[in-house]
Amino acid sequence: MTKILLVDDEPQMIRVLRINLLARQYEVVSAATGLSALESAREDHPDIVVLDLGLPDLDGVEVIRRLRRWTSVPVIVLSGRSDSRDKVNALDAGADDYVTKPFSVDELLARIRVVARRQGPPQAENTVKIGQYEIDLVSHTVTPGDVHLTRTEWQLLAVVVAEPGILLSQRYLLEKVWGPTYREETQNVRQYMAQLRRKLERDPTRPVHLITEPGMGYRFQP
Amino acid sequence: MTKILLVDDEPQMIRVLRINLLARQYEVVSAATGLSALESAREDHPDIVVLDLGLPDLDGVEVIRRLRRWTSVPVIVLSGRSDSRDKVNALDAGADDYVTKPFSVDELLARIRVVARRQGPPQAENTVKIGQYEIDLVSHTVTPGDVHLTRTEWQLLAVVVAEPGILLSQRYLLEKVWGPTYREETQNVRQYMAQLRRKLERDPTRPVHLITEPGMGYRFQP
DNA sequence: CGCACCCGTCAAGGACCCGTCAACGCATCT
DNA sequence: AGATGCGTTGACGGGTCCTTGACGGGTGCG
Repeated sequence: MTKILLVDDEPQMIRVLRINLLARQYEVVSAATGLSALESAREDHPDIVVLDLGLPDLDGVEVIRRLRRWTSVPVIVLSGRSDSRDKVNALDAGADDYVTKPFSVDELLARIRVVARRQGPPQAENTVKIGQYEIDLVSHTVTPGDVHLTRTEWQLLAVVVAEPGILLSQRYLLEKVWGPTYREETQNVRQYMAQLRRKLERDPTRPVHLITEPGMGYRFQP
Repeated sequence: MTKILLVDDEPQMIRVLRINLLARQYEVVSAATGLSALESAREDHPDIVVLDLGLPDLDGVEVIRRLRRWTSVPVIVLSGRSDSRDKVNALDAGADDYVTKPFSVDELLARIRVVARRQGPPQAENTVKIGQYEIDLVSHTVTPGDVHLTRTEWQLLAVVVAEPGILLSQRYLLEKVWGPTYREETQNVRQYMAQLRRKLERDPTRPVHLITEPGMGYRFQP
């Protein structure tokens, strides 16, 4: 779930945006001052920051600069000032987008979707999707949980999905999973690739994600 | 150097933007219609696309959709329409930013810097371009992926494109791909060169990139 | 004008690679 | 001790891809 940090000193603006975001399944935290915004960014680890530039304590651009010292979290700026110099200052300070008030909530939501889309689905680093299954490589769980993968199957799967789309030779897979001494035992790869397909592919005879490149190796297609 | 594709049907707009971008060390290509924009995106591989929505042939949003079928190149939309529904449509279709005309050139440049900054320094690619196809020799992938190359085809292609523009004798190719014992089997080269042409060249009977030098050998023309 | 040479194309045989099934050894648990 | 699950190894059938041969057209040269 994507977590959004709202920063604005007007409670009403926070309220409106919070309601709209919650309705769209975002998680929301908020701050009313620049300093509390920086603190919240450190502690809550938001995926996106929506920042009003008119804050009582710190200049909005200064907030962006301090954020950028340690994080690259996307920042969407809200501002009543439409002068191009203000926009350029904020964008060059590290903001990812600049929306002038008054603005349409739909537009802001669309721009939030843009940065969310760019980051990929949340926590995508650890999970991978094969057909109907969602596979978490760190907790070693498959949902729905009607399949069970053995240790070797997990290892092979982890190596394969680590580099999606690119070709992996059998020797590479053998070295990564079984160790350098097994470089010629290609049957192991065939055996376990077939098992992974039987367990994960919808039609194991016509694999869509675990693809064989004859004479070259295997490829994981997300 | 960051390459930018400008898409607008007004020559004057192209001119102004081109001058400003060139002055800031960007590389610039341009297109006046949606179809030519799509073609340029395929062939020139821009790092950023600046797209006016009011094109004579295709709807601008449709251009974004077609781009998104095969590339995630950042798209900054220019449009005279400021209605939030238009913005939402374009952004949800895959645009990364939406700037309404009239706009400040400084602002557009700042927004270009934002997406350029996000992409980081332009990455060195070990890919080669043949016609509409982009070929990655290390991951063994072709984009768009509607062609499939076999092992020998990959090997021959790798040897050929390794030395672009210079003449390669059949004996050289045979020794590199098939090994020193096959030095006289020139039919292999003919066979596979023809297959590569059939799969990669737009008109296999009139090859543009995989060129035959009668009596001497073959030459790869980028 | 005719021939020789080279290249592109098609077809067919065969080799190779991959997927599958089965058996065996080994460890763990009951 | 028996049972179960997993890893490993061998053998076999089928399909893909490589190889090889033959043929026709184009070009250059005599």
